Amino acid sequence: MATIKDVAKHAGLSVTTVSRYLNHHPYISEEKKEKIKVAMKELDYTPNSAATQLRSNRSFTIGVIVSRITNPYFAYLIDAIEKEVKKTNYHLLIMQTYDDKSEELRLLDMLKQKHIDGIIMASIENELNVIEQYNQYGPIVLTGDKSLNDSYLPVVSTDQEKATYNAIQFLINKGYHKIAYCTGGAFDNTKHGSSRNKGFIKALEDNDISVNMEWVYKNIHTIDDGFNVAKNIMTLPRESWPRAIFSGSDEVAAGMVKCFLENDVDIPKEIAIIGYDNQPLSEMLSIPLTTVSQPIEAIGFESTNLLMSSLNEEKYVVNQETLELNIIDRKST
Amino acid sequence: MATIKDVAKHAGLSVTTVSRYLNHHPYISEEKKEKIKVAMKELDYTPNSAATQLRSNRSFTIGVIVSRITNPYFAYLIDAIEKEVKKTNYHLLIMQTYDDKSEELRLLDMLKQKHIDGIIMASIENELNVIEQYNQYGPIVLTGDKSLNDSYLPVVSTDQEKATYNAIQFLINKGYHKIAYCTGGAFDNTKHGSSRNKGFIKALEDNDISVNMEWVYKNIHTIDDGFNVAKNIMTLPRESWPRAIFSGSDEVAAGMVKCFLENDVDIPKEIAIIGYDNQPLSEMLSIPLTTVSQPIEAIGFESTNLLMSSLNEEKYVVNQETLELNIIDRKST
DNA sequence: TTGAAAGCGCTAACAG
DNA sequence: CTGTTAGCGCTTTCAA
Repeated sequence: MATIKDVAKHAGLSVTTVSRYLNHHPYISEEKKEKIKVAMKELDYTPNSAATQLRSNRSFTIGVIVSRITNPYFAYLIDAIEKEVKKTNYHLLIMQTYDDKSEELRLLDMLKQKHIDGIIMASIENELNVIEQYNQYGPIVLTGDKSLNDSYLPVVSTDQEKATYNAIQFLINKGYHKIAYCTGGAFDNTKHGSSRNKGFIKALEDNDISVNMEWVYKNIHTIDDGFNVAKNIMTLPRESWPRAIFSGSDEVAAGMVKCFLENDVDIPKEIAIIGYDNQPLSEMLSIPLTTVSQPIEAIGFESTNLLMSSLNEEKYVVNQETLELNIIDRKST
Repeated sequence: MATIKDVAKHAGLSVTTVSRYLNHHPYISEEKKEKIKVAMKELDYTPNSAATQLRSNRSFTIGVIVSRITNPYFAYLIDAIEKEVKKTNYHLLIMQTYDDKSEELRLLDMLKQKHIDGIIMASIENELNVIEQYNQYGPIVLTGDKSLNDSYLPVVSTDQEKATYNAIQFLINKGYHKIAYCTGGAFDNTKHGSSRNKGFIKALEDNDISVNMEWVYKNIHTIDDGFNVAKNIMTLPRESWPRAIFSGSDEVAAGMVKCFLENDVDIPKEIAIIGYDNQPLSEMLSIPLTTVSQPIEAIGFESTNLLMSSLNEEKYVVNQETLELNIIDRKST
């Protein structure tokens, strides 16, 4: 492979001048520019990115951490981020944690190794103070619920508590008072992500309904999980069934729809279901899903621009108005 | 940031010894190993990846090129690849072309820049001879249809022609003789990916059925595209309707199912539909989809191992038996 | 407007 | 078993 030295020799110039050309410096005569261009072409020259990185101490790569790419929420978020990144001279490195804390740390280490210049965290496994440690190695943008605002790191946040509150209130307004609840996490306050739990509890309280722990399902993520929750509900005596189910994702909701329909349970007459994320599949189900839509495009846009500004040491103010969550009212409620 | 020099000084040793420790060389006394470990800890040392890359001429990163990550086929393929890559000391760089030829070249250029050591091409936009040019900069593994075997590059291939042939024959066996056909590409022989077209045509020929070009739809990719195809079919006089539709992806099929059901067309009584890919959504639809399943896990496994062997200059024989496509018979046919 | 030369942090002969 | 030293390809003073 040709190096900058070869190009310089071929053009009868110094490496400095060639380097200047590469970096669009001013003060090069048109004549030499032309010579360099020709030499590069003839030698089929491409700069070695490792050398550039080492010398300039920048990789022009940013990382995005997600838990898993097969989750459409993340796939579409990455897509939105990538579209923004493409407008710059940066590359995007996609990193999956598979919900694993130590894997997340391994990825944060890439910041320390100068492998990447900055990170967007679309999912978060470790405690905030652990992640904040890594800020010294490069800018980190957090993405998620409003509760992340506790951190001094820049955040693109949505109000999951309010959205969940609204979703539950929506069910109650429709006359459903016995409401089951599925969460991807635990049902306590220790974790970020408990915001949805708070919204759920608050909405019930405000309507003088007490939480029935028998109807609270934890660590529910997949279609299969949803299927099993539905199966579990059907083992309850009929009078102990909830009248509606809030599920933390459309996949979970889809699994429930499947199970209930297979057992001739009428949705929403016998049991109503509300999903989360407004994934493409949600409107394709036998019973199109009522669901909470997330502003994925906006999250991607804002987080990328926020990170880019940090990288360029500029100020950036997140446009909060674009980050609202809405209920999409379809047939399942 | 601490460098290897700092560590050496701190431990009272030479950089060589520290470098040896880093690279798990033999012949270091336990005593010094311990000293180095301590020094690294105290200085919070992490090797600079750019320097390692520059010196060793390896980035320990491989790239995978897909057209778009939001397509579940690719998302699951990436997932399968990543699971294999994780077992090695390589990173995975995911790259999207958005079906753009020049974007694909930009990504192949990263091989030239030594940004990545090798590439798995899960989607292919450019002509094979163009891609082969890049093989001089690092190993490239092709993924896709058997027709890729024309290339001298290593290939993990499935027999799309046979699978399509089987799918059409399956429809014919069920008594559907008037068959419409949706393809993501054009309906000619110039492109790779025409294999499915060949399978379609051959199956009809073998059953003495002639191709009706009125029922051939080109450049059909998305749910919306599928919806529009169905809408188009419904504008035909009833006697010119096809009795079944082969669609190039489950998303397209899903769009058609949606449109037909909204218009009270009975599936499969009035019109049958077969999808492709066996995506999670295919069994969740109102009418669970008959579809052709692709061996995604196996494709990911084989392509990663094939690339890794090239990288290590070892021989690897693809296990062809795991790469079969099957028809999943559900309710839409 | 141009060039010489000193490294960026690390690895790998080579020499002990 | 350990250390000296010469670069990998590029950018950036500094001097002309």
